Amino acid sequence: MGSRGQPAESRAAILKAAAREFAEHGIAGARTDAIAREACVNKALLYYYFQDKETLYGAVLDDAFGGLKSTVFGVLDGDLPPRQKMLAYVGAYFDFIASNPMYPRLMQREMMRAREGQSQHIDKVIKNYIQPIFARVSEVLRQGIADGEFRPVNPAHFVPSMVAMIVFYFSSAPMMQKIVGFNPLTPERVAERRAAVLDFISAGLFRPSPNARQGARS
Amino acid sequence: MGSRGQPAESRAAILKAAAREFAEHGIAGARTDAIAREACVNKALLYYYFQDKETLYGAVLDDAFGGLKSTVFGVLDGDLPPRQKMLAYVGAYFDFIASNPMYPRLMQREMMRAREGQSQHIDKVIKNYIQPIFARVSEVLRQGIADGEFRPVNPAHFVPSMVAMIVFYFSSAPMMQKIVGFNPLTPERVAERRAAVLDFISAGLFRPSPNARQGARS
DNA sequence: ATAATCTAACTAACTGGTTAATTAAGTTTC
DNA sequence: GAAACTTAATTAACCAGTTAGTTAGATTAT
Repeated sequence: MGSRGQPAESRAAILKAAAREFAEHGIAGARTDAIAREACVNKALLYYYFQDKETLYGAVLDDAFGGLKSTVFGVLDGDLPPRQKMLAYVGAYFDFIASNPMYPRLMQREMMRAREGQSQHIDKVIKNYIQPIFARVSEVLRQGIADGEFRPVNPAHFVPSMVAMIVFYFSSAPMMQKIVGFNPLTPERVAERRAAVLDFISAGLFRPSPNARQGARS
Repeated sequence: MGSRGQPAESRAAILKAAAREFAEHGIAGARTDAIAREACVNKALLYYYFQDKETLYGAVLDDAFGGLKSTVFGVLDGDLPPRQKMLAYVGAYFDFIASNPMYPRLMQREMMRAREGQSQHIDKVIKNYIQPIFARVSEVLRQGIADGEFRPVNPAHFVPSMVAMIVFYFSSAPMMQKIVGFNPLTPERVAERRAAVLDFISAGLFRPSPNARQGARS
């Protein structure tokens, strides 16, 4: 005992376990004992690295939304034309959400806490991560519309629709599994979903070329 | 003091207050004192009518999902042709969700609790409400596909997509308000959303008539 | 080189506040 | 008198956060 593991590893283990616990039970339902147990660490170590439960939750959110932001900005800052950029953005968003089963629930929960005074982190999350993404995507939409490539959609409706298609599928996956009887999270199903989402975005956003129109999946 | 209100009214007041509290904070974050206070009732009365917090939560779920089921079955049991029936179903679903700000959050939360052993109510909710709706909608889809009116969509993907478009918009409304700066829940915005959802469903589900194709909204 | 010291990393055990739930003894209205 | 409540006190559990340490290994002093 004593200073066995690297401190960075312990901190990371705590963050990972906390993400799991918060995603599964929400901040009120999360148990610090459970986090410590899953991180194979004493509970007091949580308070050694993080001030309190709220601070730990904030660190988890920074981790998750920070990852999302840098992922999609990798695409949004590229110089693709609007069509390709939107498809690449949706694909990157989808892949990020699909890459970690914690993220959709974590984000879904935080979005539901956006009421006044419900979350002390929501303003930070919006200002640092969500608002910049939204602004950048809206700009791409505006440019595509100006170029005549996109239909004149309203970003305030279109952007949350895209997020809904992606996030809801994963956050409701456990329930869907009970309803339809198979696992919606197998690689095949996820790939299917990805194609369906991209197809929908295309159909709903791109001005149809005079000759062709691709079929609907979903 | 005494037996002032009708018992049915007190019970209903408790259920309504509980729905609010559970929707806002989740079952773990909900406070029984807060429920009693908001229902203008003594806390002991909660336990007079309901065994415990879990039972009360179960009653709230029965109330909400039961209302949804009878609403949409009013449409699904009618004898409209597939196209009209699907549009009427989506419209009824949308209107029900839009009618009460508690429902989207309540349902969203319950869907996220569908993990093994997380909720003792989920199996009942799925069996009594969601599964029957899903089965009936899938049947309509199958019929429309057989008739050649619908594209050959996969219900296991298409149904959750419809739900996502409806529920996510409302459950993330508080956050959207902070991002876009206006209230997404004004009657005008809600009507806009309703039209956008119906348009998307149409575009994604109906086989395009050879001559016309309506424009995209949202 | 090696003993003494320091410090970051970590733990076991406890504490105190919160909260669900119970109970007992009433009050009011039909 | 019975159903529909209230008041208020209480219990038991739970759980976030604290305290008072222990340990391993690096640093310094000799």
